[in-house]
Amino acid sequence: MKLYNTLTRQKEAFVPANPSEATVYACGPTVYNLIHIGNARPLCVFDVLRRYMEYRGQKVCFVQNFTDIDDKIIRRAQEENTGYESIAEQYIEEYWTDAKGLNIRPATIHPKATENMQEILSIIETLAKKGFAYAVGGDVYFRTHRFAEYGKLSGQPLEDLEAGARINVSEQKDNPMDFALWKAAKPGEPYWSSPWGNGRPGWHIECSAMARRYLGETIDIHCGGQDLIFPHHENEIAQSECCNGKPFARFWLHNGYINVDNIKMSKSLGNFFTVRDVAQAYGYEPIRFLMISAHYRSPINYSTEMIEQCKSALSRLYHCISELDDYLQNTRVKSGEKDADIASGLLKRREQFVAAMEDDLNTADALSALFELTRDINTELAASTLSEISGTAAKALFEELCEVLGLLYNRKVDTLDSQIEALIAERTLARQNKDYARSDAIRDELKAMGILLKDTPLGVKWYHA
RNA sequence: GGCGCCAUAGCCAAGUGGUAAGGCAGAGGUCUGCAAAACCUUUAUUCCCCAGUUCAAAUCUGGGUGGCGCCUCCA
Repeated sequence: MKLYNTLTRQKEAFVPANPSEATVYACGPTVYNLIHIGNARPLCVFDVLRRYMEYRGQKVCFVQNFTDIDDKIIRRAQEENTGYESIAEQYIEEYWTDAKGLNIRPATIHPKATENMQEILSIIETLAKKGFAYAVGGDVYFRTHRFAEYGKLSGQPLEDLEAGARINVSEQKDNPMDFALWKAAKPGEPYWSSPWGNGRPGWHIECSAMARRYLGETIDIHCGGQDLIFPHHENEIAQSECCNGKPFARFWLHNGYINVDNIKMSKSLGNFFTVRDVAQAYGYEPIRFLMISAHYRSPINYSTEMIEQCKSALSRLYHCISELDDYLQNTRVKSGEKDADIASGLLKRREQFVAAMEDDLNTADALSALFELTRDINTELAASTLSEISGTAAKALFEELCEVLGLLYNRKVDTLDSQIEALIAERTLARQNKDYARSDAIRDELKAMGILLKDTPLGVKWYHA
């Protein structure tokens, strides 16, 4: 499997350092607000990465943290006149709601920053001992100039970064590019005790600490959004490598942005859409579909039109599997002449899918394999050439590929409430009486309620919109 | 100022040297209630522009044009 490594700026064959288990660390959310569409992208694409690695037989230890102590959380808590814990707790709950809706599998471990203070402090202490960190007035900073390789991930030598630095030069720091490992608590702020006084960890150190504690000093893959390359990931590398004296992550994977009107979605610009809002209008699954419809590194321009297109595309997949299910329930033909042909056709689709995924997780191409499989199945269904054997094999492959992409997870076969059943019955009667005005009116009414109807020779069928 | 990305049909989007996948929308057909839904077929002589390399370029090279991102919290 080839993956594009931001560190080397090229695709490389990925093999875990320890083949018996790959270690993956994904930067998780800072829990101070509902997640937006931009946040959903890494969740979806790296969930697919993990699913695919496991699909090809690779055991994976997947760690995704919660940043549950941070300036933004504290500010939010102050605004709402509550403790940081309750803000964090609340938005972790909200996170689970959205993650579940998007069919994101829970990570192997979901550590929280506040549960890892010992590890954090231990790293800072080591850095201080080795001369990479210095304390000023209760803050502790990382001395970037001591790390010769600083800038290797972002491709920015320290001098160039300094030339363009827009940060307000901190009174306290020795150098503008130095960053905080530990921040002294101001009055009223939550704090943990440390050798430098009461305070809280800087953002970057949390990830270094949790990655080391749960995955070891060198991890296979570290992933996140492109906007984390600098400074977050650059700083993680500096801390971890100076502390441990070993490479931090072998592969760095970064997903592209979600844009609105071609401009990056961001809180500060106010051009963001929460996952919750979009899900309420269109459902969660079209969001996931959108994320995998393009290659994970290319930008996606979000719009309601795009989401609607995704929804339509999904319904094609749902319809196919639903028809196949019905067919298999009714067919009595065990095997058929075309079984061998169909089997080899299925094999081809799987190879097509796998080849796409092997090439730096090309989900767009993988998806096209799934759609071609859909067309194959539809064609066989129309010709009634599927036997129980070939139909079952087709269904198994279809579901297998959907599972890797994490799609089609809303195949509920629930029952209708009696009011809707009554309307459907009334419409059937109206149709028998050729009262098409009435039957069409009922059909529109049901559509508005989220129920789609389809008249077939065997009677009316219904689907969830 | 430094670093980097992108430009393919009405809308999305793969393809990175061998003659344009897939989805949405549109068109034709099948079925049907000259319906909806669904299915099948079909839709770019051409890949921002110019020059070059090559038997061969959307794909490589050089030069333009246009758009975006990072260098500050951000997925």
